[in-house]
Amino acid sequence: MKSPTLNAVYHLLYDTYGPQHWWPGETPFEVMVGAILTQNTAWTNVEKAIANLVSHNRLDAGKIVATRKDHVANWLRPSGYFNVKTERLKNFCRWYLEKGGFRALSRMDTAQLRVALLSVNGVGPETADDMLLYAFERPVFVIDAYTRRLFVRLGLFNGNESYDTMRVDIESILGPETVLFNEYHALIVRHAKEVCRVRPRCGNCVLLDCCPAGLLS
DNA sequence: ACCCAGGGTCATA
DNA sequence: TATGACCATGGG
Repeated sequence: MKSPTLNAVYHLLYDTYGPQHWWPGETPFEVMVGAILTQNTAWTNVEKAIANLVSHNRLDAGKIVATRKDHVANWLRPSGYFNVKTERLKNFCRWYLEKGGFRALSRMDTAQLRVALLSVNGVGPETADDMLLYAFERPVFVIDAYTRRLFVRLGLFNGNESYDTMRVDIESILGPETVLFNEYHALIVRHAKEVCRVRPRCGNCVLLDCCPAGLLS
């Protein structure tokens, strides 16, 4: 690992932005639904879809499984890819019920649970890890597009590493700290949304490298 | 009008 | 294994 270290980056982000209070969602199930709906999608759009589910009293695995596809698709419409996401959400809910729900799943160890989540069509590595970290509170480091971009720009990775290579490397360096992983990922996302005040969208800012307020993209 | 957004699957070489 | 097509809405 080159400088700055993972810990230094974390503290810089935390000192700049403070605690982020993630994941946005009232229950573990809502967190998991959000993880699927936010695939390659802005969170503001996901909020609308979840609000639709709530307003129709359908934020429930059994109800989602029992509801006609075209109805679910209409509620998911604002989150984009609504036909794909309807299939994925129904797949996930069917699996979730088969496995006995959250309490039953919570009894699995992290490695088993990760494999089980990945067996659901529509749940890939990042979605599974969002669920593991933010719904099941397991010490799993989420690698999303922002994380990869930031760590590559910082020189910590080449950019050709696999998802799991990056995840395991970072996990072994930081140690199995759920609360730290939670805040770190949230801070990376928060930071990515900040606009560079010097040259917006320049794409070259890395932490304090370019922007006076410590904002980089 | 264009670009991007808290990815994943499937078909093809 | 490694690309590419595809999915689709909403905000800047």
